[in-house]
Amino acid sequence: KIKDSQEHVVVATTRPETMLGDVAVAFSPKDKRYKHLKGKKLILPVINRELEAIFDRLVDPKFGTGALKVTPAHDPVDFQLGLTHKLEPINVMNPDATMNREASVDYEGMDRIECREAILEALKERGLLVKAEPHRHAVGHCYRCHTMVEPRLSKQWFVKMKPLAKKALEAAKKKRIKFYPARWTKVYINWMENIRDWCISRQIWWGHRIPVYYCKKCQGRSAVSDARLAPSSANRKPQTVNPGIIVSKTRPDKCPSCGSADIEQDPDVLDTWFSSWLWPFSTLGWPSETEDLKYFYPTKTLVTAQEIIFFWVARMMMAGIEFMGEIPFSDIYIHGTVRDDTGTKMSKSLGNIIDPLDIINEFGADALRFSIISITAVGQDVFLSRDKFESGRNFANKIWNASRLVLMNLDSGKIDIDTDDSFKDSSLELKERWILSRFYQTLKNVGDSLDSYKINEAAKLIYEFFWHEFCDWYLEFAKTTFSSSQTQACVYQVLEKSLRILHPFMPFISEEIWQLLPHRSESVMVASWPEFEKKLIDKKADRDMDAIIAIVTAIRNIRSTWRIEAQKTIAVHIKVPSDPAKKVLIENGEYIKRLAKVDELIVDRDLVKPKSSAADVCGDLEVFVPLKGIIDYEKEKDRISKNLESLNARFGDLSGKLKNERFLQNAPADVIDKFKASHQEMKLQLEKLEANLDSIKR
RNA sequence: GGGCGAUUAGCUCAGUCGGUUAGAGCGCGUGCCUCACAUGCACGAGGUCAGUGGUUCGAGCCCACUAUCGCCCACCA
Repeated sequence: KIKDSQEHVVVATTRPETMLGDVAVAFSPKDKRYKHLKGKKLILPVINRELEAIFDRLVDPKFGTGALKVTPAHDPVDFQLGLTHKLEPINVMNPDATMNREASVDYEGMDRIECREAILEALKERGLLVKAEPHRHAVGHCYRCHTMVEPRLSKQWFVKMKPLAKKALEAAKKKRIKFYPARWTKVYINWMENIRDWCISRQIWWGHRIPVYYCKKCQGRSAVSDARLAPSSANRKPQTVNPGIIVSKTRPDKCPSCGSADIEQDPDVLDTWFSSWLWPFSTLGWPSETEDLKYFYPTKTLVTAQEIIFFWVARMMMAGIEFMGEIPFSDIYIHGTVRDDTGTKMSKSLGNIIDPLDIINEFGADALRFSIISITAVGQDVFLSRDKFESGRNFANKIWNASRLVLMNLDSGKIDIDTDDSFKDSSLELKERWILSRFYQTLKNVGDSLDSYKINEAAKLIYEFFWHEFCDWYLEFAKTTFSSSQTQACVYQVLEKSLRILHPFMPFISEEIWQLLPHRSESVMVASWPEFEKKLIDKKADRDMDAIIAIVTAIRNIRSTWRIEAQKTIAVHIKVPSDPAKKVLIENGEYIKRLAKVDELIVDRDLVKPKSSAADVCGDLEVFVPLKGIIDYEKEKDRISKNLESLNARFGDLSGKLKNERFLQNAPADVIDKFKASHQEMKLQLEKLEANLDSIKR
């Protein structure tokens, strides 16, 4: 009610009980409806308190009635308004959210929910309730017991953050710290730029007790129990000078101000992060200048979760700069959140976790580790379910069995374990040059991936190399020449080094197998990532082996298409464009024969397609498989036509591109060269395919 | 309210600096218990890269808008 008037102002609230703590009603300065209230007083119903009418830009004239009840002791916005307009807050609640004496004797002792109803009832009785309606809004809840939290004025300890944030902000802006993925940098910067003072006192039992002591004589009894415990003191103005407040590591004997020995420690404990932010150096013996501290501070990489960037990462950065004069780490790897297959975050309290111990029992520890790494892409959440662990288990099994094969055939008399380069001087066969080349390329790529924190990519590279190059091709080739010292040395080296790069991903199985291999006695696996050998990267070997793999695959394809029995051996004729190409195939003929089940292999430059044969084109080679009595000409025609068709379409695209003036002008030279080369290659392939088709028609 | 992510094969997801034909695992089809491995081997099928428009000689990738799903932050009377 407006004082000395019959007019009423209507306010809206979701918490009627806080009306008992109202000290003003606020309006927007732009709101014409309430202009006439400037300088007026209002009367709060039910307890008839006199209220100020204030005008402030914080009030949104379009929200509700445009009139905002102001309760500085029980609402953050209202608290701000209270400071601006110099209003005395009235705290009407006890720490347990029951109403206190300030709420008037009628309501004292009631729970706030009970009081809420009581106030509504009181307003209704007086005919002052305009309406009650359901309203959805967000309220804070306790993280442990989920009780609705009531904002309430109390006295707390704060850390002034602006000065601390300044340098931590600079570190990010000047890129002395880097986030992986980089987008989190923005989140960090945004928070630092809008930093707010940090409330570090907590009213819980467990924690570091705040090292502040109060002289009861100087501060009075309520100094210790303060606003949180004694409502009558809550409305005091904060003191700027505080005689009798002693901050000390140890309990003081007497008050330095008045000499009284009647001293009591603050009952609150520190926010858990207030000790955590010291973690990068307090764990190393700080504030003593220990050897550990000198050696390990600063470190390089922090691995953590996104929700902890503010709580922990930002604060460690500030503490590190403040107390050590230096950032604690330069790289911050933010991993995704682990979710179940419905997308819900996995947590112990929700009970939707997969217990790692169960997975270890069922699939193995290495399977667990490798599988998790494989599905963890930088910056992406991972969706976890039991079946994801199968691939890790299968890979471990593969490693074990491949190693068994090697160990069964390894003759330690034939290998030189003392040097890594027992084969470097001898001229190696293609398959050895190839697998070494592939190994060192993999080693390089795995290293690069790890350096950029792409651990899933690194895992995939190793998996691909070990399974599909080392096992599927090299070991199959090696079965032919296992007794040669060259193969022995190579198999040993590649397996031994593969185990070393596997070790961070699958520590147990790699260690176990490594111990079964012969070694110099002082060798230690864990500490030795293999050295990169650029000399052993052999692009020619890569290309030659690609051709052999393509030939074997083409023959297998033909076998499969024409349903040639798995056991049956066949003849194969290969037409080559040059003598060097012929030489490569002749030298490696045994391997083609073994892997494609071929008994007769003819390789020549001038070779006529045998009658009744299936044909395939592999680059500049032509593969013919005589299939007398088996081949179905119509079917073979379809097969070749289909290949021809897709090749033709691509050839057309490429031709168009190479005729396009603007492409030739704008594209980089190396791209144009590559396009031209493959255009030429395709042309030759097309000619061969067409010739094959013709020979069928005849 | 502010900030951000995702949308690619039946499923779960990779995809580097924009560059020829977009990859993997699982699943699927066919044939194999080949003397390391059936937790395996070989061959194969399967894609309008959410939609629309734009930039570019060239777009899964860059820009704008739209749709759907999701996350983080916040003092929504």
